Amino acid sequence: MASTERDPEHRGGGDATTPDRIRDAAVDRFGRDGFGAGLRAVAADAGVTAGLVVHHFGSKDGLRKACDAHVLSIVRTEKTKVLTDGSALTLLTQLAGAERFAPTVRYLVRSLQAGGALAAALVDQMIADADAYLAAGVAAGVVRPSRDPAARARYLAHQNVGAMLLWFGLHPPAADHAAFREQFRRYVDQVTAPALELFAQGLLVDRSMLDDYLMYVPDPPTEGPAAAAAH
Amino acid sequence: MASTERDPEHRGGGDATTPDRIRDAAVDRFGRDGFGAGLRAVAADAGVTAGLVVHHFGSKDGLRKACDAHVLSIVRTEKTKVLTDGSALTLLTQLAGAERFAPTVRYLVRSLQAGGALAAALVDQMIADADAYLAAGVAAGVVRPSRDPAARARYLAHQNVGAMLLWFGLHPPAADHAAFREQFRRYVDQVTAPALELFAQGLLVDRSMLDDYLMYVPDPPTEGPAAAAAH
DNA sequence: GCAGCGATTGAACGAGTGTTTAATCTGATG
DNA sequence: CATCAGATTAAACACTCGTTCAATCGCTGC
Repeated sequence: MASTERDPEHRGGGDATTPDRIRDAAVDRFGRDGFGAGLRAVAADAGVTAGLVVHHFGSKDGLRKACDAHVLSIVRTEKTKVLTDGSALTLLTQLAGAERFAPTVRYLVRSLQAGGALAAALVDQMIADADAYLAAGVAAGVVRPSRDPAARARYLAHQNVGAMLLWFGLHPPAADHAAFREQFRRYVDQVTAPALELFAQGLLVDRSMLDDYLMYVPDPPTEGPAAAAAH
Repeated sequence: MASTERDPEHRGGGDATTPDRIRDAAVDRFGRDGFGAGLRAVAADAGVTAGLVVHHFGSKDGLRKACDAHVLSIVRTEKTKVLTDGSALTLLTQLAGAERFAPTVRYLVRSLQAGGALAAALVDQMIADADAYLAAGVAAGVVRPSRDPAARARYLAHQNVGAMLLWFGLHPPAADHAAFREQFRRYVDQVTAPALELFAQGLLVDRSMLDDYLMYVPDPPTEGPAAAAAH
């Protein structure tokens, strides 16, 4: 109220429509305080009242679905723009580096933490991206082939995303975007070296543990070319 | 109310005192529904009223602290009893296999997901355990030495715990203990083979990526014997 | 100018929360 | 038996939540 944003035409960057302003405020607020944040807080951030929020979005759940759709479209759009390795996790890292995408990434982290449809969609996409990226690496001769490529892609995606969620749960950043971006960068810094070391040299000196386990659980994962329908 | 547990002396397994019964009910309810569960729900599970809960524990936060202390003492007690590799994560897997510890493990998962003091303590303990276990493996010649053993232990603990949290967020089990234990077992089954494969053979065919990164970030992690005070 | 219509507000509602309080029940102690 | 302390309950309180509703504001078309 005290800042210079009363005139909707002269705001710093936006003649955004009111529903868009509410949605952006909701992404920001939900990302910072979690989905337990109240409608009145979101409304206050957008400079409106709680009644107007449900007038435009029907209910709190409708607002959240609009947020989900919006951030998912951002992810999909930016993925085609930015050339990365195709991994959605790498994309997240890229996005978190850009100032204006900090609320989006924060909302994504919150959403992955809470579970739900958006989280499942994101994780599925990350798994598919990792699978394709690893397969390309195998074809190029830089990644070792796996006994079960799908399981490996799933494993790596779950580990990467999950560790990030745990990290943010243990070290919650302050409310401002800069603190979140710094925390994200700190996490990447801390994780990169051990991850690369593990990827480069493994952990065990021989395969005896793996072979013992594979003997104990002898099922091959149906890696034949025509047996992929067993699901 | 309708079951045969009115007489506090003839219950199946317990002349437990009333605060203990309330605490156990809280562990169960918080583990299943999260810490947003209401005091009245906990009280109903214990067969008492909400007022009595705050009479014994002061407040909801006091109740939660009592739950934290209780499950932490269980973890510490069982760790000395069960001989595992010392990893708290392995202990979790063992505990989740025992019927009567299912609520405890479920509460631990919830607590790790929510963050807070108990989560930090658990993760710190897991990191310390992993560090010791890996060091012993290195000394025994079965684990490859690391450029930064502390960072590797932290990395592995975060990845393991985080992936488990993400898994339970994406595939929430039903309310009963059996469903939770089955979900836990399913996760372990799915994760073991790819993890062992990665540990045994790594992911990359050569060390060029790692060496490139280490050249780009040339700081050695102060692995000298007397330079550990830089924190 | 004026009817109409969506945007917007402020107040209210009902259900939920954690907590407080007065009253009752229970059992041991004098 | 009388008394006292703790356990226990039911009701009330103050608060927040999402949602609803009637009223007002501001603009557009006739």
